[in-house]
Amino acid sequence: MTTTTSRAIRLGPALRPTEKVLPEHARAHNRSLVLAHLFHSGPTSRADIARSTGLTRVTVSDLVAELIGENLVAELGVRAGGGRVGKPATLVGMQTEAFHIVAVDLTDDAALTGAVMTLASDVVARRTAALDGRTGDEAVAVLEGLCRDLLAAATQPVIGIGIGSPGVIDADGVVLEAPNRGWFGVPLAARLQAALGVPVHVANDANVQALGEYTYGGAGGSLMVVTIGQGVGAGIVLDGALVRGRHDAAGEIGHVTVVDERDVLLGEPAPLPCVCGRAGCLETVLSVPALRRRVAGLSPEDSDAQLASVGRKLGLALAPVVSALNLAEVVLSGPRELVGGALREAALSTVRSRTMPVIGRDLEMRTASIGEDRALSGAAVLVLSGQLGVT
Amino acid sequence: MTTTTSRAIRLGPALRPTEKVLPEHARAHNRSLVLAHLFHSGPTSRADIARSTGLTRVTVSDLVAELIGENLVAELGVRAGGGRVGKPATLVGMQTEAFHIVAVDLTDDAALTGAVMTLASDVVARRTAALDGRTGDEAVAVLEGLCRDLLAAATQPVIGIGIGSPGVIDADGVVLEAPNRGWFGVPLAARLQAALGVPVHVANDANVQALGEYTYGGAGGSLMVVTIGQGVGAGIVLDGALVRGRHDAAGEIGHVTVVDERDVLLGEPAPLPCVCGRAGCLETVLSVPALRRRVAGLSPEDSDAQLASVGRKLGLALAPVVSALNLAEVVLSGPRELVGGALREAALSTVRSRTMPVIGRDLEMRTASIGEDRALSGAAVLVLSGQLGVT
DNA sequence: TTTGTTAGTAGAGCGTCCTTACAAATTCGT
DNA sequence: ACGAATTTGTAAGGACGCTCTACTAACAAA
Repeated sequence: MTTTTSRAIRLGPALRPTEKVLPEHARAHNRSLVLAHLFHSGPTSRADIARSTGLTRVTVSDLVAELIGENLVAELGVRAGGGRVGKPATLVGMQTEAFHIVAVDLTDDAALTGAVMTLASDVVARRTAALDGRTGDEAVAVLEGLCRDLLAAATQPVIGIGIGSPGVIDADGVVLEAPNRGWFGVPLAARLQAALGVPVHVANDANVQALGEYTYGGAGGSLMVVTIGQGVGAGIVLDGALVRGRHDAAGEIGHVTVVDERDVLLGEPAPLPCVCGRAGCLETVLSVPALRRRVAGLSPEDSDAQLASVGRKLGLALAPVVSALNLAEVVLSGPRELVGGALREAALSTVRSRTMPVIGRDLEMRTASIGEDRALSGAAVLVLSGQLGVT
Repeated sequence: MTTTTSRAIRLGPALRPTEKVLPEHARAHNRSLVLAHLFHSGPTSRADIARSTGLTRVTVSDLVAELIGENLVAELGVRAGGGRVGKPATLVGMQTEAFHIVAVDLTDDAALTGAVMTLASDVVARRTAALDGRTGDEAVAVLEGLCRDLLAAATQPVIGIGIGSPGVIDADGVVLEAPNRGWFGVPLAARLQAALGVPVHVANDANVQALGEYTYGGAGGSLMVVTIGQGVGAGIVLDGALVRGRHDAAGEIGHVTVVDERDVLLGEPAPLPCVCGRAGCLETVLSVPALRRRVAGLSPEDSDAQLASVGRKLGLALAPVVSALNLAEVVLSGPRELVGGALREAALSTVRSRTMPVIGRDLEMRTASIGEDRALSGAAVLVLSGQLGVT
């Protein structure tokens, strides 16, 4: 493995709003602006970048030269297709193949999955590691081993490692609590970074997915991802920024009560006990195990009716959130055969019927199947964002 | 290298995260940092500011000199109370009396209320203007007249006008829709600014109150204000930033359904028709008129029971929002005799019983009575934030 | 060939902050 | 009492970043 780069890449505007801003921060910001433009718009000319960012051509040339010097950007020859007056533009584009990112998804209780990806989130190699019930420091060791595997599998310099993990995780990558992994107050990012010598970024798995959807999903800057797996979680991006919440516990929507005694009085199923110690939580009806139990052995019609019933519960919980935040989009992330059909439709129509037309009308609700590379792409975005400032 | 996730740089007023950053923006940001420190911490020395902001003493001296030149800051003599080694510090403090802010609250359907305030939000003069049912351009004219009155009443230079208005309002102060005032797509801020020659900032009244609570309420950076008046609205501040939502309609929580047919089946009151055309909205039970009707002529005990019943409805709607955002604080803004007692307690206990302990335990729910100067203070914060970058 | 337009670069200039150095004023140690 | 240490605030010089102006290069249209 070569070193990541000769110079430490640290463009990410990792600045708290109450921190001072120096000229070099401004430059880093503008550099990220240029890179983000190339990332999203593909190869363009320096002049195009200047028009798009508002910077002068001179400054853009300077920034692009810097980026070329670090091999993040390359000249791609002269733009074809004449017909335009003036000197033809020299195209410059991001070198998405010149660096690699290591992305790891810890969502699954049984096995850690990871991949080596290009800067465009194309998978170059995959590795997995079985947890075999290990928790605490042993689980960290398994994770570190997987990361070493992946680093060894990378054929280009690795700019960083992105990890999506269940649990409550703060902005510095400290896992405050992840009961399923036995992690409480584990400075995961710092430990792995010290051990591996590569920048490491860790965030909640649902938050990571929300970042991925924000970057690759195409919708506006206000979205919520509901992850439906062993448990139920959520990640929220508002105005382009991840919501963290007071104690970094934003998105913990799995344990909102959606079934109570009133349901019993109306002849519906009673609230089920939840791992959190209470009963009737969203997770007791919406988690994948709960859904599978509910539809096991039923005919398609009955199954759909059951899924729709769960969808209505979800809609009940989502309606106030969608209203209060004026969300543009809710993404359901889970097995498509469970969440893609009647469940999604019932949830959407419930939200629409329980909110103002102006709120519900424009709301999109779509599915993103877990198990594909959405989670890994999100982890890659974590690195892109943290190391290069690209979102 | 630390591993924080990306966070948008906020360089003072009117800078979107995707815009270029020039050295002068950096300076404006640092200037605001100095001013904000003086605003929140009171008079201190230049060296203290340097330690607190991370800037050097040299730079702080320069910035302070600039602020003194604009009369926003003044030297206040040498710090008393010895006991500390070294040269005694010269205190500098914000000149809160040297400028005035005009704040206007349009929440009330009958009359506009406004005040001239110092930079510390102390009221210097008050004025009101009756609407007498006027809407549209005539209502704008009444508002403009009130602003002129207030400008004339100011005895110091006015740095700006802050207006909190019902309705959906975008970041540029365009009232997209305010049915009660008959405003649809009215560029209120721009029109008043052109007519009055003073910077004008307009925002939704609930959002304005949320800003005020964020600045003066003392709690953390994640709070929600629920305004309970003619209608029901909400404003949300997350990580120190106002949530706007996809179409600037964030906070429109008044028209979430909280009463439906199920309640009828359980022998509870049927959903009431709502002005929005649907039925059972939160506003149909929580608005001040609805509350007054509900408790009219009842004994204190019966009244409390009714208020608690409404509080539970509110709690039902708030629980998912509090969970999803990990809010630190919910502020109920309305007549204290209605929302301060049983209603608040029922809402809080409902939220607690329907969310994870870690979410509900630390949640604060308090009241802020409308009709006092909270709304006006919020409008003043709008100006402080917009003109001076102080929040 | 001339004119006009667009792309990209060079040099000078201005703004911003930092580092280093220094003067002033006070307390502490002996 | 008196120097040493400490703290505050300022001044000079330098590094960095962006812009403005001016220039060359390359093309289309007249």
